[in-house]
Amino acid sequence: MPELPEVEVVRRGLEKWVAGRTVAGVRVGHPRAIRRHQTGAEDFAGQLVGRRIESACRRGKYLWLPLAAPAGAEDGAGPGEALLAHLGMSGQLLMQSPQAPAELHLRVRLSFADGGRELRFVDQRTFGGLAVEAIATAHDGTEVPRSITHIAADVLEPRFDDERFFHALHRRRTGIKRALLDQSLISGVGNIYADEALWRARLHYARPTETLTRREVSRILDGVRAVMADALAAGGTSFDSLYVNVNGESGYFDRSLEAYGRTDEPCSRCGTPIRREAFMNRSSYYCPRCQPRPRRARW
DNA sequence: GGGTTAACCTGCGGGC
DNA sequence: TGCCCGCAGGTTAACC
Repeated sequence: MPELPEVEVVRRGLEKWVAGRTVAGVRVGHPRAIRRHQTGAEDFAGQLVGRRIESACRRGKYLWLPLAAPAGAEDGAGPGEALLAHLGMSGQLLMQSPQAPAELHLRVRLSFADGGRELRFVDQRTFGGLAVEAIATAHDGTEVPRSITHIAADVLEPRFDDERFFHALHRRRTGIKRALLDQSLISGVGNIYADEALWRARLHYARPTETLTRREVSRILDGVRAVMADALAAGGTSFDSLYVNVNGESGYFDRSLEAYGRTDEPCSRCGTPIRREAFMNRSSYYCPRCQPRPRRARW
């Protein structure tokens, strides 16, 4: 499932393959894929055709491609617009030859004026999507697409403030895993890397956030940063063909997971079987010895 | 207003 | 063989 490292792999691919190119055509194959673009498919295409993509940006699990001002408009007149993308759980952004046969779950395709590889949004479960949005200023002063101004900085951003995160956790009345999955507190962390970071920090997922010490929060952030850096170096995590980079290739970090998906396998630190528990309509994996359940637990 | 839950969606695997 | 059910999970609307 695409979390920050997987999305960053895709961003790097897009930066290489689409920056500087001008959109020539847009085909929307499934309206749900652009449901966040509230003015519909025709307007979506109209706002993209003829626009040059400037670069590829990311915050947490969101990607966006800033667009140069339309031909005839005065450059730098406003904050501009961007093509925003979220991969959801099964979304892929692929660079494909225009002649390549359509993928089974092809939802949107963008062709370019140079006639080279086109950009395809493929999404089996249609939880992801694309939209053209105005750029706005987030609470921390960062320029991002309008609908994601509530998304917090991710741990790979220099502006992520560890001390502010510690205080935010102390204001909350919830469990640490819920907090790690809350994209308005810390972005980019999903179910897999939350479990991996907590395993590295030796903390149980139901630990009440207001009881965490500075040292423990520091261990969690170290865990998040380390697991994401390792996953990025491995090209991301994939369990099947659902997550791939822009060339359709899978990462191999799933071989390095210590907790996630390893029910009944021995913990690599202490040998205790990893446990799986239902949590928020999904699963949590942890070592019951290294990550003992707190006396007071918050789910 | 903060915390929590359910719904959205498709494919796959296990059980019967 | 084929049907049904549970599971995978990021985000958000709706609820408490």
